[in-house]
Amino acid sequence: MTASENSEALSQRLADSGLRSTPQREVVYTVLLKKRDHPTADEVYARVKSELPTISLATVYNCLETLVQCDLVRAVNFERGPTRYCPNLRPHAHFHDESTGRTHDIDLPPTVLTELNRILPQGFDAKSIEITFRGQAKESSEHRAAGSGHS
Amino acid sequence: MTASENSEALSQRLADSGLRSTPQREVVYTVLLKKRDHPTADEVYARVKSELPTISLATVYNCLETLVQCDLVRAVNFERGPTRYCPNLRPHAHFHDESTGRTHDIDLPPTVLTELNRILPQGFDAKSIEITFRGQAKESSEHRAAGSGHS
DNA sequence: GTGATAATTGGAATAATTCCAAGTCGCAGT
DNA sequence: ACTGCGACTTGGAATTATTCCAATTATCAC
Ligand SMILES: [Mn+2]
Ligand SMILES: [Mn+2]
Ligand SMILES: [Zn+2]
Ligand SMILES: [Zn+2]
Repeated sequence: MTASENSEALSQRLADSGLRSTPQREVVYTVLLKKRDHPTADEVYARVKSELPTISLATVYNCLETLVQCDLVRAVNFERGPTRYCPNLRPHAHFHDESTGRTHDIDLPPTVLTELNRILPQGFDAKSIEITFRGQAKESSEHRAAGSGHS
Repeated sequence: MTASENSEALSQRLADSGLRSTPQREVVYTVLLKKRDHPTADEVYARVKSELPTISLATVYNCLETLVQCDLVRAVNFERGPTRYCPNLRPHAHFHDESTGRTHDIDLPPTVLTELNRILPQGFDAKSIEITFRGQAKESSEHRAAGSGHS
């Protein structure tokens, strides 16, 4: 998927929600797509500034919030750490590597999701399920994680 | 399990970690056991004050942290909301009811945990798994959740 | 172009938690 | 019982991530 195709998809999603496409929103989204390492708002801010030196942190927060509302990006939280942002739209869990601090995407087979819904007692209706692993990942796993796949 | 048995268990765990049993720690733990509704630190503070009017919020935070370290209590986070505390030691997921704001414990069958570990690629070693459902629960489910069971 | 509306901006405010330095308590050894 | 020492508690200051706000600036429809 080319850059202009992503840009197109963004404009479309924004328009669908009655929102405008702006340079700030474009660049924030582009930055998330370029390096999918679950950056924090601060990290996004730093990356975006090299392209839009006058953008404010408040705007980065606004843009990220907008992208989450449009379902183009997921907000991810570990404990009380700063919120991280993930443009991977496939159903996936997160593996938080305690030694490196890195976050890896773990694809979720549909069977797992249906099995999880089965453990809910009568009357519980889940709209979303979030799964977080915490532990260590071997070096070699750098390239084995599902993270960089393009849906 | 009687109150004094819980108190005994607490002293034991604390001693195991080279820590002392104090009135503050006792009452914080008792409060968590008495009403298992996943209270925040502030809520614990309010409940403890009726018994120990001079306790400080800092001490409540300290005690909660200690109980978590001793594995008598789990810290639970939803998004960026305040940390909640749960004395249920069985393996369980959390169901966050968006309309009531209430949190329900959902028992996790061991089979689900082993299946979840199976989806991890080579080289990923998970020390813990956290599962959070978000949605709505029917009134009737008030009494069907696993929450009040005693292990 | 002009006006209405949406978006951005810098800085102040907020909320939860942690930090810190001072006081207090509990206990081991005398 | 007394003393000393480390553990614990306390109030308030500091921290951190995020949100709020009021003022500007940009965008779109007409
Ligand atoms: Mn992290
Ligand atoms: Mn909640
Ligand atoms: Zn992700
Ligand atoms: Zn629980």
